[in-house]
Amino acid sequence: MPKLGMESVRRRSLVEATISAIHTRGSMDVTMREIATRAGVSLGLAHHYFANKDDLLTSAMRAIMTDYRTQVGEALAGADGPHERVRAIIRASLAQDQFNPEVVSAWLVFYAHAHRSPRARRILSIYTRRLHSNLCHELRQLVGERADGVAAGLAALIDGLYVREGLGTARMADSDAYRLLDSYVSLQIAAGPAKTASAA
Amino acid sequence: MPKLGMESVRRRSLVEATISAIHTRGSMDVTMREIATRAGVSLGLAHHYFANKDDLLTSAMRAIMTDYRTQVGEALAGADGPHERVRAIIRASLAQDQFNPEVVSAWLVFYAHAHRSPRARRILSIYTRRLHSNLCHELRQLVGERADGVAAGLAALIDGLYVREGLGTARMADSDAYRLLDSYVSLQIAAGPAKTASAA
DNA sequence: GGGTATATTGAATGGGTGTTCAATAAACGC
DNA sequence: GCGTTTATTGAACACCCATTCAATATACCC
Repeated sequence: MPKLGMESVRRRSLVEATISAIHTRGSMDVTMREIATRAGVSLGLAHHYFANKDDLLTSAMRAIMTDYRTQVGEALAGADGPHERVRAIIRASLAQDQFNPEVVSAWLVFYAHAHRSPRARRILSIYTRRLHSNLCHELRQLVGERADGVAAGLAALIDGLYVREGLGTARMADSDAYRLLDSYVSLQIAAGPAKTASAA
Repeated sequence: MPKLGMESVRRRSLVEATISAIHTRGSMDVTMREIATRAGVSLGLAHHYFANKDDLLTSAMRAIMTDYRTQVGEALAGADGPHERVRAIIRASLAQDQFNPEVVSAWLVFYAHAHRSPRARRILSIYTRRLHSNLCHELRQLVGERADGVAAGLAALIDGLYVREGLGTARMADSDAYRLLDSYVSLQIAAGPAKTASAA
């Protein structure tokens, strides 16, 4: 009983199912069959809409990154001044939708997947660059020429907190994570734009 | 032509082959056959010495962590005073043997593997706790009650740098990584032991 | 030197995987 | 109403994986 225009619905629900499957399994071993079942469609249909598993995986990757970007954009919209804008990026990174074991697991999967899939690697590096340039733009007004190093540190700090969140053990409350990141930025600002004793 | 006492030799070489296989493939998909071939033995023999794949994987995990612990121990031996001791831990974490894409890939594999294998999870959490308590012990003398938060931040920062190193894209020089971590600690020390505007 | 333990292999087993394909059924265009 | 397109399925295919097992050959023990 084919209703027309199912393609977009199916694609969306398959992508969601992929993320959800990675979520609850908490690992990279996601099978096409599991995804299809979870999306409520047959295995064949999943392959009808997505040529490869890689195709589906990268689509899910794009979806998560789009979510993140949207969230950053919204947070940025209501933020005035460079320091507040950096804080907005931090807050968006730690928002409930992003900073939970499930989504973080998905990120780790993509990181790992990027090793094999050139497409995934390209997508991921776009994200990395965008985050870095976002941070740099604001930080330059706060710490001058040290912006590059501070941005690298902040990005690494966020990634590290993500890993620890994904690991499940030794998790910390969102508020603690926020304080940690915020204090990092504040300290760097307080240290001034001088290059001595700086990062990178 | 069985020479006796091969067990220890084979075990060692299989563990090395495992790490090396993970290295060059840069991912979690390591097959028993690939490991066996790389170690120069038959697939059957690999299963003769290691009951499970999990067994072999966790052994490799233990090996890498032992390496790391040894390196930290050695660095710690020649360090005087809490600040120097923290620096020693940082240096050990960034030493060539540890901080390269291959070894980092292995770490990521183990992180992922820990999701499924309770044994792996236990081993990993032991490592996490030990690093944290090591750092805390030194940091308490430097930043007082903020030690916990600073240690968490430093550990996350190290993990984040590892992830980025493992990712391959956007890598940074060891010296830059060191400067980044060192400045983090220095800034936290300079900020004093007060709890206001601190981390955690 | 016969028996036992060790070292080692190659082949089989059973299961799970991604992917392909032919077949069916309903909606649409004309 | 008929052909084309879309939606959907279930079965089939070929492959690779971890694991098991029977078989062989060498060293050690007494």
